[in-house]
Amino acid sequence: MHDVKSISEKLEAAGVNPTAHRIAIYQYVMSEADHPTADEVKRWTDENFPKLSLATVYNTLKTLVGAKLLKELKLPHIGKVLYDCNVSDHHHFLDEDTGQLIDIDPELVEVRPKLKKGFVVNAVHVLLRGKGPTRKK
Amino acid sequence: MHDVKSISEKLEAAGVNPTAHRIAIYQYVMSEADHPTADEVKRWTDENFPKLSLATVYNTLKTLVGAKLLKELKLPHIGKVLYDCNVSDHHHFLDEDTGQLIDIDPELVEVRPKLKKGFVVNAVHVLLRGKGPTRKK
DNA sequence: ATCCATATTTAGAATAATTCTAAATATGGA
DNA sequence: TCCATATTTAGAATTATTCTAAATATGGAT
Repeated sequence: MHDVKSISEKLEAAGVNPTAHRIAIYQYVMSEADHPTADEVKRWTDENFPKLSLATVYNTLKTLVGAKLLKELKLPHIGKVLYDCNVSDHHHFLDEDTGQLIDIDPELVEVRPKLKKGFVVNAVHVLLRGKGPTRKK
Repeated sequence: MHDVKSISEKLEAAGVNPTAHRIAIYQYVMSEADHPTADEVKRWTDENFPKLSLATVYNTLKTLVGAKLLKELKLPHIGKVLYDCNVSDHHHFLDEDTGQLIDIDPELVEVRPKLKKGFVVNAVHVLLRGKGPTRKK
C-alpha cells in the first residue's frame, strides 16, 4: 500500500524531493502512526533512523504540510500539533477514555448553521467528544 | 450592569474571595474585553492596576476558570488561550477578515452526527470560519 | 571521477505562552 | 495587635516550536 515507491511518487507529485528522511517520515505518518505529534514522530525515528535530528522532524513535517500531504491539527485537548494524513476536509471524534482521535467524514455530520444575515461560512470544523464502542478484551 | 457589586457577588457565589484584583479582571473580561488572551488582560491591568503582576493575571484567570466563571478556549487559529465569559455550551464563528470571534448559540447550529453503532457523543464543538457582515465605514 | 551549486540536515540557541516556586505581602478574625 | 491563612509576586523553569548558521549530502556539468 504505502510502500517506498508509492510514497516517493506522492512526494514527487507534490513537488517535494523524496529524500530518505522524508520518505521515512511520510510513510510513518501515513501507515503506522495515528495523528502523531512531532515528538511521537521523533520517538519513531529515534528507533529507526537514529541519526535523524529533531530539527529534521519539524522541517519535514512542515514541508509535508506545505505540500498539502499532511494537515496540522490543533485541538483543544492537547497542547501540541497533531499531523493528519487525511488532507481532505473532515471532522474529528475524540474518544475521551482512550484519547484516540478518529476522522469523521463530513458526510456523516450534518451541520446547518442558521446565522444572521450577512454571515458567510467558508469552513466548518466539528469536534465531537464522547466514548467509542467498548473494545473486546 | 457589571458593576463592582454584582461582580463581587458573582465571585462570592462561586466561592471565590472577591479581592480587588479578581474583581477588576473579571469585570474586564465580562464587559470591556472580547475573548481576551492573558496578555491582553495584562495589557489592560498595566494601564489600570500597574502593580498587578503577570503571575496574578494567570492565577486569577485560572481561579475564575476553576470556579466556572470563565471558560478557556483553545482555538486553532491562535496559539494562546482565550478566555470566554460565556460559560454555557456554545459554538464559535471566526471572522477571517477581522479575527473577531463571535459566540454562537447552539440552538442556531443544528448538528446531527450519524456515527457508527456504539459511539456516544457527549459534547459537540463547532467552529465556523467565514466573513461577517460588512461593517459600514 | 571531480567540482560545484544547491538542497538538506544538523546542533544548539532563541522564542513564546504558560506554569511553578518560594518568598513577600495583605487580610480578617481572635 | 497578632497570627494563620490567602493572595500576590518576581523570576526561574517548562514545553513545544522556530530560528540560525554551519555542516553535509546530492546530482549534474565537465
